[in-house]
Amino acid sequence: MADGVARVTGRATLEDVARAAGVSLATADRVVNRRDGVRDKTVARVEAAIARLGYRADPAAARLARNQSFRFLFILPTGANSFMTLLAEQVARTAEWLADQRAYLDIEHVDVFEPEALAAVLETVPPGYHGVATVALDHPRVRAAIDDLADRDVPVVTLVSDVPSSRRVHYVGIDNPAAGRTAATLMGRFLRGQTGTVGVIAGSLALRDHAERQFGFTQVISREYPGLVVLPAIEGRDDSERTRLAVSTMLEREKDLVGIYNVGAGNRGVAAALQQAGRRAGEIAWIAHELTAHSRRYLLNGEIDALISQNPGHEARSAGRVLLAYCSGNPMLPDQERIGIDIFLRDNLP
Amino acid sequence: MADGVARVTGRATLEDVARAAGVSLATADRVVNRRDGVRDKTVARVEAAIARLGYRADPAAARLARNQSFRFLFILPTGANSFMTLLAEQVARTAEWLADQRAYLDIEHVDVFEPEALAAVLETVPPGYHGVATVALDHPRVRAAIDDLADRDVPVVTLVSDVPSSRRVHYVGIDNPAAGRTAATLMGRFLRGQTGTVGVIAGSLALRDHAERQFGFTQVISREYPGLVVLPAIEGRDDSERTRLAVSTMLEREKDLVGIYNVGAGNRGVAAALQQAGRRAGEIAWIAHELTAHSRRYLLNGEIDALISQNPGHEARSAGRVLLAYCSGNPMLPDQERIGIDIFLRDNLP
DNA sequence: CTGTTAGCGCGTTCAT
DNA sequence: ATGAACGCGCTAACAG
Repeated sequence: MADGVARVTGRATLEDVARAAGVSLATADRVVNRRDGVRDKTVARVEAAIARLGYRADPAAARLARNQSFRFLFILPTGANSFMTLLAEQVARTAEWLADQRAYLDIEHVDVFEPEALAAVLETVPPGYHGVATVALDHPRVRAAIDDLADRDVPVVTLVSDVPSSRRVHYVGIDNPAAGRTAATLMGRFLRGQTGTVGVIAGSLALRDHAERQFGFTQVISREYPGLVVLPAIEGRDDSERTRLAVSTMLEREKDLVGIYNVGAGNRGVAAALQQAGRRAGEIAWIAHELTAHSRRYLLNGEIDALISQNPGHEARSAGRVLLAYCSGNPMLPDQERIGIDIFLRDNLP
Repeated sequence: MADGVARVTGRATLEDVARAAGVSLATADRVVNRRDGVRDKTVARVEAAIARLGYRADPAAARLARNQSFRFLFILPTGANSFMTLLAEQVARTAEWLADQRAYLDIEHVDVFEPEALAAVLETVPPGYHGVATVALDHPRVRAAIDDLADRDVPVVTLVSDVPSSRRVHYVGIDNPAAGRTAATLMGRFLRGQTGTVGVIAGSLALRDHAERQFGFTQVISREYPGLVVLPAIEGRDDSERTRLAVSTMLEREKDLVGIYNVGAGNRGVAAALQQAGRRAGEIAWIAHELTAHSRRYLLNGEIDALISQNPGHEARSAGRVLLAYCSGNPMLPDQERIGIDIFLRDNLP
């Protein structure tokens, strides 16, 4: 009959504590919120009462009384690919639950491939914002802008793409070298017993996440799958048409191509090039990133063999939670905020 | 300059709405909460004001004023394996955040392999509980007990293991046939070009989730990988020693065993049997379920090739959120509550 | 049908 | 150093 292994009462109110300690509400409140101006002896008495009653402040009441609100700025890429569109959608949803916590967010779009543009936006974040979340770019001016915000006590979280050397408060995104290694292990095992070359396509190797994925991928393939040779990465600018051209060229040149790893977007281009070259689904192992409407289709019909992915919903919510926690002085739970590297086969699609 | 694509104001209070509509607070409140006893014309006026001001009720204030709290019962397996221990830990953590929402939970342990014991607990859930979450068992008496709770308006969510035919409000867990298919695809691809038999070990085929995984696995292997033959499942009761014995026997009998899929717990037994038989890591493809301290080690040293997993932290929180949403009359967000089938290789371990 | 009013638990003046 | 009292936004009695 519910032996209360983990019974959490939480019933006691601050008033109960005050009464139990023989002090007033205000005094009890002072010690709960670690404000000074209370004699040590009194502090001890109140703390004893708190412990005895198992008091926990009611966060709803606290927020209400504080009557405080926050304003965050989310900086996302313009136009962009399917994944970024999904991210934007999820950020918009996050806005609703944030609003329930009295935190309001605005969204600003900038071109990801333009470090100067991003830096300019970061440099001119209007006063009044209590926090910024941004899909970043590893560039000196961007880094400096982030550090300036940190100086102004505006916490910055990087989203999806990090600037590790900056003073951002937190990075919400996957471990990209690990993602590349994951892709490599899948590729290596899917190609068991085959020898040949493997092509890598990136949006741009100037993008830190793309470069890191390529690095992790190459590292594992060359170390563990001697029969496979990774070709130098080609750049598709995350654009389907450019990607199609690049892949077509590669297919012509490399007669023993057995696998393709697309680190960035533009999967429609890869599919088009393969079809154009008369390659049947499954003939060349193809691993790509991010679950979108397109990649899902390619996965289901067997063109894509596996997808490495990150969950935009988790990421948007995590960014919101982290900023909110930071601004309210609450600790974040690292466990809950860790973004996993998802692997999707056609069988475990959501 | 933050062009407010998704600006959510949320600023307006009920009082603002009342004033704008020319009614009292109480009336405004009545229409906000869809209570009747208000003239249609008035309703319309208030709703117009709500829309115009973009009013959203402050949930913190509402909960405070309602001064309502809930009590939930979580029923988890006794003793049990590593995964269930992790689940229990995560449920305990969830208790803290639930307490902040004025929802308190008790934990009760029962033996999973005893439907009668589980049913007995479900049948005697004391009054005063507003909801129940249980790692269930597909058994007629359990099903009946769940339906009785539903009759008493006590929502039940099944956790990890479902009873689909019951009137549970929601199932928090993975799609087990799909998990089995996922394992099969990995197995089939990892064994590319090989022929032989594949052993399947289950805790008990009377457990719905184990049976479903085995079903999905066998289905895909036999349909798509003609070179592989799935052996009839053997039962290890989720116990390392029994599992070791069963696997040892299998290794002796099946000289052309190329893969092992362990649907349940007891991975230490599998490892012991393999070592005992002198099988080097990697010689036999081994796919298992759930990320625990043990399975993580086997994955890292190459004994286990891939892990199919579910996130106990997500599951515990999801069960809490769903129960809370149900009791407070709020809708749940299916998207956020969907539990994914995680695939772990050594490269993407958290 | 509609309005008034007294809290919910906590933070925050302003007195003492 | 400590206490009294008001208000945050909303709900729920109770009046009218």
